[in-house]
Amino acid sequence: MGRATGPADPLTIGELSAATRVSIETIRYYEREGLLPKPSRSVGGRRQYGQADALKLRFLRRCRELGFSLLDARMLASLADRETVTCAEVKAVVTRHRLDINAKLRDLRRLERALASIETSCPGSDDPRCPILETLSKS
Amino acid sequence: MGRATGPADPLTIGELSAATRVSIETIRYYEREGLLPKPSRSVGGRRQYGQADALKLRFLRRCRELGFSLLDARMLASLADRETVTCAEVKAVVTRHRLDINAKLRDLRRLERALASIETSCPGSDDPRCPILETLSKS
DNA sequence: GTACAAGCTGTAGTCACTCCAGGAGCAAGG
DNA sequence: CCTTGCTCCTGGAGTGACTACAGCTTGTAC
Repeated sequence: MGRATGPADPLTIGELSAATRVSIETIRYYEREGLLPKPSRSVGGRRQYGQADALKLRFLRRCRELGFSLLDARMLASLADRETVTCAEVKAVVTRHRLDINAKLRDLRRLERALASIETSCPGSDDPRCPILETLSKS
Repeated sequence: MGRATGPADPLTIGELSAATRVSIETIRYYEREGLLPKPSRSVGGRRQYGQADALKLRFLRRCRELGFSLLDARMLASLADRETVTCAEVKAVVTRHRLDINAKLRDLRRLERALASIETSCPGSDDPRCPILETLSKS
């Protein structure tokens, strides 16, 4: 028997924040956005969290650390919650994200080369005629 | 003697947009933000631009293409306008930006490796037990 | 005269938070 | 009981660099 789902030792939002390394503001933001379920409240109106919330929040944090958008994180979380998920669905999200990252990497590498090039063209002296500005003004 | 500064054949905002490949909305946005000077207006209230505006706008576009923030672009543009600019000032902006890009590159490469790793851990089959989700849920 | 294109202003939306202001609750010490 | 100081609450505004839209006016070609 015992209680149905209620957590034995509820966490305050500050404790949850410390336990998951997600800021209090972000936790409330995720709640507003529906990524975290609305927790129960204490008599004084404070949020009370359980271990399931901590797990889900850590899941979300890891998704964000891997650069997934909140939309993707939401999708991955809902896949993780479902019974009927398949590897293929999950992998598709990851693959698309990795391809996006690769595209960004290509762009940044191109940028870095261009910046290094104009940088070496400039002596960095007291001269008021700067080849960098001339490049940017050109055409 | 001739006119002082007025352009002989003013450009409409649409023509300026076509000539610089900067969208009309962005041109008006730059004006609001003070990156472009407020242009004179026709009798009917439409913006009238000259060649100097086109040059400045192209300058801004090139800065953006190189990934500079609008704040940096503003600084570079004001340096380009000044008489007393030195190469060293300009180069400092570029160097800092390139270092930022390098930091982002490192982060993205780390991300890419992590994503590739969890991706290969997943067979992408019909199996509902997905190693990717298990990684994301772990501790 | 009548379409239709182009331009105008002002506002809201994007993403994922972050940072207030202004108040209320809560625990410990005196 | 009272104060001090911490934590928490809500609601709203700000970030960067646009982009999109509504509702209107102006200009132009036929």
